[in-house]
Amino acid sequence: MSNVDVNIGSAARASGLTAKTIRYYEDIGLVTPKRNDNGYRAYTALQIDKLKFLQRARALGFTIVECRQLLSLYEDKHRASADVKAIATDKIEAISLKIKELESLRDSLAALTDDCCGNDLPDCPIIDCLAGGHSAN
Amino acid sequence: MSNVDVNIGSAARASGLTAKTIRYYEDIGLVTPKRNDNGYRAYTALQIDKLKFLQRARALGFTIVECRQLLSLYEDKHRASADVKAIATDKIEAISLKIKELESLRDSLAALTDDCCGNDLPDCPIIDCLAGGHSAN
DNA sequence: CCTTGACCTTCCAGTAACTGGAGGCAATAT
DNA sequence: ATATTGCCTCCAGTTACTGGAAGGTCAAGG
Repeated sequence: MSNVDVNIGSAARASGLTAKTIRYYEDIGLVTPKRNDNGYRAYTALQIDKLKFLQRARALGFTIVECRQLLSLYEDKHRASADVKAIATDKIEAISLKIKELESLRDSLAALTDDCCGNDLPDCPIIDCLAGGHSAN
Repeated sequence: MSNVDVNIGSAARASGLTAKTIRYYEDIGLVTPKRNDNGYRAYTALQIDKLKFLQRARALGFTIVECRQLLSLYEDKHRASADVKAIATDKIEAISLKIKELESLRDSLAALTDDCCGNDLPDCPIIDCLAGGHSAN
């Protein structure tokens, strides 16, 4: 039964997470392994799957809170796919909003750098803009 | 001379920052006002300008470290505009990279939600994908 | 048997940039 | 005189880890 359990190092290699991160996930109650007599963590195959699941979800930009929701849906045989889809759709909207903000930021900065000749003279429209249009000193 | 100095509340209103944030900026050595006899912070007009400068630079997505650099360039009469432009250009590249990452994330999620019919059945391609292609339970 | 090196443990601190709140003076308005 | 702001400091929390110190454990080689 438990002869397939693995140490945290193997769990890390199998999941693509670091041992540090896996311990952190235990701290916050995401995946809690049992312990061997020597105190070492022992991860079951199912727990490794959960760690992989978390690795993928985090890589997709889900927060820990969202991962917790997704993980409980993952474990729920009676989940409705609509519940999962709702989380993902919300995430897509949040990401799109963030992209728009960053694009706006980038455009503002690009407009400034376009105006700045970037030579060794102190006159700089970027600084002038940040200073609100009036001289720095 | 000092009759134009203002309290932190006025400084906050003038700069668009909160009093909390202004105190924080003092903690990290960005803008250090002198104190009145009662211990209240007293900001000069020049310091208000610096706070406004910081507000604008932060709104443009510069980090505190970058703001520190920009502020020292702001105060340097002999700065080369090329130095300022270099910081801004680096920032544009970093923002563009972040945008690309987010777009890639969003596309991955969108592909998943497109495949998910979002009904009250437990079959969910999003979960399946996060689980690495094999069933959850 | 002993040592070496890899692996594991816990705990503490730090990251970025604030934000919220408690407890307590100071200034102002009624 | 009192009530209401406004200001002060200090502590803790946020996100999701990461680094490091100090020390126990395990397997292999000499």
